[in-house]
Amino acid sequence: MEKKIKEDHHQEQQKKEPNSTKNTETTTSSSTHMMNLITTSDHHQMELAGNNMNLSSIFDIPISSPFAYSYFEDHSSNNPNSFLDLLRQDQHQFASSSNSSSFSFNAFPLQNNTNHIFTDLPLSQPVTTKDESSEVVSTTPTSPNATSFSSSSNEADNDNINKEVTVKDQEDGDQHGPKGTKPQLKAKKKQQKKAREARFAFLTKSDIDNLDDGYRWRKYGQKAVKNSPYFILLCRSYYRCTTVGCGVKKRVERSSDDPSIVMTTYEGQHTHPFPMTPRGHIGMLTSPILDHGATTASSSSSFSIPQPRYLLSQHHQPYNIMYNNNSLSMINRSSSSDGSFVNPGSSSFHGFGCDMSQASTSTTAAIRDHGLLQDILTSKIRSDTINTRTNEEDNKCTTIFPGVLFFSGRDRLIYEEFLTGLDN
DNA sequence: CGCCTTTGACCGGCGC
DNA sequence: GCGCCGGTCAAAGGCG
Repeated sequence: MEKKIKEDHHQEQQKKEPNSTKNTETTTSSSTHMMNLITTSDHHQMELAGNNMNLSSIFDIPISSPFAYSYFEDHSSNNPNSFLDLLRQDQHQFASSSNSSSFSFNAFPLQNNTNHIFTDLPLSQPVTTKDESSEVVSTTPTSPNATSFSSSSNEADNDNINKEVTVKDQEDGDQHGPKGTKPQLKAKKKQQKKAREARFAFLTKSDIDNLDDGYRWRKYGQKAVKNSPYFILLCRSYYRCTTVGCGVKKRVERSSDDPSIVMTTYEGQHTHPFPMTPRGHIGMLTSPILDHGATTASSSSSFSIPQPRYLLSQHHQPYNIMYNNNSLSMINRSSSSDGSFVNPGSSSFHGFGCDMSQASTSTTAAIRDHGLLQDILTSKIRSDTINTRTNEEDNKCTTIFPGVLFFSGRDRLIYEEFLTGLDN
């Protein structure tokens, strides 16, 4: 079987040899153009954005750059103090919603196999692959003043779609009158297709394909992906959330250019709170938010990022990320003199494809999904990053944000090679 | 026994 | 119309 696939693959490659492979274009190359590269120093200096700092300055990248995949590089092998190591220490996670207009981080469980689990960075934007381009629901904000890092809601998106189709239907009706049933049918089908849930994807460097994001998934399919320029046979796995009535899907595949990179694509929004099942481990969560009295109140200007939650926090430090009209700010609540914390722009927290406010309100205090940066930043990072500026000369920037890549010097080279490979 | 993965078959969309 | 491909179905089997 495998042999046959390999043969097929080989034949396919021979067929397509003159041209660049199709699938590579649809997946990886798209990610190439959408990735943003941000370096993180080996010392994990995190640039702390001041209240008046805009996103461009925070990330040292043009915010207008579109990016679909986010990616956390592993440094565990030779960089014991890597950002992700620190993340693992605290076992923080972060997550977000796929179709809300808010951005959030959420705590969630980390797999036991910590040697190879790397943090995933949720996206602020759906993936734009060839067959999914129609599903992109928002444009990347060109400035922090733009629609923030959120993607448009599906509702809005669907509204637009519906309008579009309605207009089309009307046109068809004008042209064909009662005879225009076929085009209408087509339009209807197109509408159905377009109305698919927005997708969000991110990259993870891991040798584990199916990262445990706390939700329960059932694999319902697997396909061989024949898109590697190096004749590497890759498989794409399809998962569905096992919760009844929840139609969230997850697609996992490895990058054809760098098999160590896992591309995970989520589609849809969970219709249920974060699972309390053993797999979710959520009961282990502590509730610093409660302790500090911070809330998960909704806000008009918050981020929305879809996705998975990894890295469960065991001892949360109050730390928040906020997005105001003109600035992104990280606030260290613990630095507050009286320990209190005011979050003027606190976001509504949407867990990985699920409105976590449900979970946090409907469940006991023992379960608290903060949806905050604190959930993924360790105290070390936090302390390091407070009032720390990036050493631009060393090219060791240090920011954390959805859709952003983290690299230290060595890893950045690897990453750049990776991108070069994709471009070629 | 229930849940999960595996895997070949099937279907629909799309490009040629 | 045909073939390719992505996505899904569903039967079979494994595992705890």
